[in-house]
Amino acid sequence: MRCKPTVDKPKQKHKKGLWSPDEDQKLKDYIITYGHVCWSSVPINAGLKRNGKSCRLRWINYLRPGLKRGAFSTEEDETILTLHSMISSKWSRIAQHLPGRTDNEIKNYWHSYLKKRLAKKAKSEGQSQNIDGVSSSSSSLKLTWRNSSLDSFAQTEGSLVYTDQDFSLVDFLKEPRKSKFRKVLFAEWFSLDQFNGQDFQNSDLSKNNLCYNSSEFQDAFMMSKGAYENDINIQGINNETVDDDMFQAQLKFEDQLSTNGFEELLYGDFNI
DNA sequence: AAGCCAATCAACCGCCAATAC
DNA sequence: CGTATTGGCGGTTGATTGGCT
Repeated sequence: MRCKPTVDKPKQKHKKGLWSPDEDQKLKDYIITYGHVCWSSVPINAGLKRNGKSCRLRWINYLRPGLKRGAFSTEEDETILTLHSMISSKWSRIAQHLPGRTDNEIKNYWHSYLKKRLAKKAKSEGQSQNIDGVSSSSSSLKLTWRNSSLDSFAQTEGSLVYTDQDFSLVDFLKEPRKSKFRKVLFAEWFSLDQFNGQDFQNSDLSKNNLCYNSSEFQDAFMMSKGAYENDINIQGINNETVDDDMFQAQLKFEDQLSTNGFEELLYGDFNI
């Protein structure tokens, strides 16, 4: 975990509080150019008076391309509610099934809106409970997969069969997934199409000799995809039905990229 | 217009697991 | 094997915003 010896690392007072546009720009520029092999070295090299954790958080929750901004859709609401009923407040796990949303965003949304909505619903169901005698706890586990996010959850989070009688999350909660998928630095922002095409390979972006050129991207993608498939195979799931949907969901961000300023970021920074 | 309150959201804090030394 | 360090996560805080009186 350690990036380099810290014996000579100067102890400096780290800045706290809101990030300025200038700090954002510095962090963005640095990570776009060099990536983030070691977060603790990012602020030093980027000329920021922040700690590595703060930089990481700012990048993940705000600056990272591919993030969705704005209101949650009904389908996203449904996904969060269902996943929360199954795995509770494992926000990072839930976020994996909502491309473009961060765990922090989902967590905030839960506390500010969904929790209250659920409480309201539980209250009204509590009244009807007296009539039909069904407990709210069991009814909350009667799951129906009504969208693709939940389909992928059912497929990728293990070979569990969610039924009223056979609902066990013990292994699931006990053993966090060791998938390498999330370690891929930039692959999650792009579909493979963008890196298969001549356009990218001929672009100034690739000529700039950045640390993530087309082939490296694909290598990283294929490696992590392989790792992911291994995970799935171990758990006895037919990966033919899993990988494509899962990876499409995780990687297809073109529609978001065009609306969140990433194009501007890319083209602006690299003068394409 | 001013004050109050609740909602929202960015960021921090503390803990833990993984890993390097 | 023990210790130090890092990255990641979930809980919490505090500043800001918007609505209401």
